[in-house]
Amino acid sequence: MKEMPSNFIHDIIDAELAAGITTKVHTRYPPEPNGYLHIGHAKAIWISSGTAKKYGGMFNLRYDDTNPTKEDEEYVKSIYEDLLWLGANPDGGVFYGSDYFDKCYEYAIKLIKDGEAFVCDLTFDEMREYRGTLTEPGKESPWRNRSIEENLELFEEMKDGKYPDGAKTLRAKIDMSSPNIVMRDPVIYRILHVEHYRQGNKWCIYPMYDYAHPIQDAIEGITYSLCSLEFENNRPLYDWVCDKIGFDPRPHQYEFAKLKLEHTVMGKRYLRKMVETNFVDGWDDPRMITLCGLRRRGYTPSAIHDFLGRVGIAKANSLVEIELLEHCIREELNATAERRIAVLEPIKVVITNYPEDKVEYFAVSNNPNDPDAGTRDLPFTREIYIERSDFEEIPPPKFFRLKPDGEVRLMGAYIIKCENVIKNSNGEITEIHCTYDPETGGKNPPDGRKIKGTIHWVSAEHAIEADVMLYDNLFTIENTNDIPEDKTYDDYLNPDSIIKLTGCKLEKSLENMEQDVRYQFVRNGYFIRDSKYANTFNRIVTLKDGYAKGM
RNA sequence: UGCGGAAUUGUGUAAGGGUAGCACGACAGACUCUGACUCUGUUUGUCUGGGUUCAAAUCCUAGUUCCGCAGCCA
Repeated sequence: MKEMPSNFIHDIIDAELAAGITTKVHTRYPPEPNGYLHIGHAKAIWISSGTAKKYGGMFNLRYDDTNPTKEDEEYVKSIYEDLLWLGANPDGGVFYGSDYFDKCYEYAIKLIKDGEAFVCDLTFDEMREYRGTLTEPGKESPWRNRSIEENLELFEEMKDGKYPDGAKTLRAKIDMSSPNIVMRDPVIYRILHVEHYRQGNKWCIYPMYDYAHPIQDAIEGITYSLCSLEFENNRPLYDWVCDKIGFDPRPHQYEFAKLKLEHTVMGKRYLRKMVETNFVDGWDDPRMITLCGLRRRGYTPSAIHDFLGRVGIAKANSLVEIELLEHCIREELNATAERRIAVLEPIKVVITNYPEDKVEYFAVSNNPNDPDAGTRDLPFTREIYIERSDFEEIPPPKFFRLKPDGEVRLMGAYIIKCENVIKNSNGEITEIHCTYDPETGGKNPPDGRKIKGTIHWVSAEHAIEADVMLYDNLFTIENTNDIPEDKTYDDYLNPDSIIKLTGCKLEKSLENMEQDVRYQFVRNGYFIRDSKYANTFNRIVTLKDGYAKGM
């Protein structure tokens, strides 16, 4: 992974290092295992892991699994895989927030003993009422001044399962009139008689994020706890917990703006809904912005990192254009991916002056940008297929491809000239008859004439036929990041996001193409083999120019 | 009229008193065995009003707009 560019967080770290406030950089990525990672998460991972790497520090993965109602082992596994795929090796270790439940409980007792926390009997609705509003202060809970002994006893009873869900909470005793609502005696423990996917039924009380998170960070020796902007209001509580428990040294939280991408659905609930309703093929459907979806589509970790580096890190909310992401993968694949030919909408061309039983082989570069990629031999025969859109009977101005009486280069092979157009009774073109110039096989014409157009082709005899699925757009959503309340995702789906093409003609070498190998086809798109759809391909990048349609 | 953040070209991001830079996109041209790629060029920007200063995106001041916060979610 390339070292990440400097940003405002690094400015802070540099200053603290210089001032001796910090001596090491230890970061963490704390996902809740309740969904698959998407490109937005990749940014957070990259910021934390990249920052640690840049300063020679460590990076932890910690599953933030303090709410047993939402979490699942499936997600734990996928998160780990995606993290490794990204190259964000958790060299500081892999941890589970739930493994600190004993510690959290112990510290809660300390807080109670110090008079910093109390057991509250307010119901959910009462608590909301007592909390006040954005503009009015809250009221103190009537249970706020219980004795330490009573609080201790009640809290233990909560732990022992004497109370039903919601009957009591443990709250931090801070300030009900704080202008920051987060500080109005926040709940730090709730009762949840729910089995935890790792802890089983050991607990029926679970710590809240705001309370557990600083503890987890402190225990792991995290120095820079980097998170997204929406936690800015929670930072005072983070600091309060660290102060009251007395961690020294203690972690500090810094916030950055999340990644938002045009036309994409990032919300976990929408992604999950699309999976659960079988609207998509799974979390790794190539149209999904999930990391596994991007991976299946042909995105590479390096392209994603390149993208994140270009987007940068700041505190201003922003919406990044999708073109930038596409540029990054296009740039990489253009340099690295091997080309193969596929004719998506074939039309037959008969080379009338070419012998019927003759086969010639032309060596074609696997990657014009990389001589080391070598060549492969393409068979050339009397009958070939070209892209229907590479022929125009009535060509527009500056049309450089095949047209009546016109010449065009067959890539790697001969220059051919269109002599005749064969139509059926409906007036549809069924065949194009051409002649070839024998002097031009793989080389320029001896008379020096310039042929401007070059098109791709496959031998009819040697081609394999396949149906091709194009995921034209990664992004199934119109120009919005969040779906309004009264809409569902289907209201926003782009109907063109999947294009099914039947009867495409592919070059033979694609027949036994290995899984997970990327190919870039020669025309205007990059295609990958999709391991789930046998014999189909995904177009992962398309150019703006609607003119060039083949590959 | 609470609190916390933010505002630089179409988009994203730099510059922290001294020529507003870079990237993507768009447009124009060159090149080309694909019109792709590559190369060259072009346009557009400091939220607003005041102030300090030889000099302000940067400092001061007053506004404006946008985002987040009222889960026993994270």
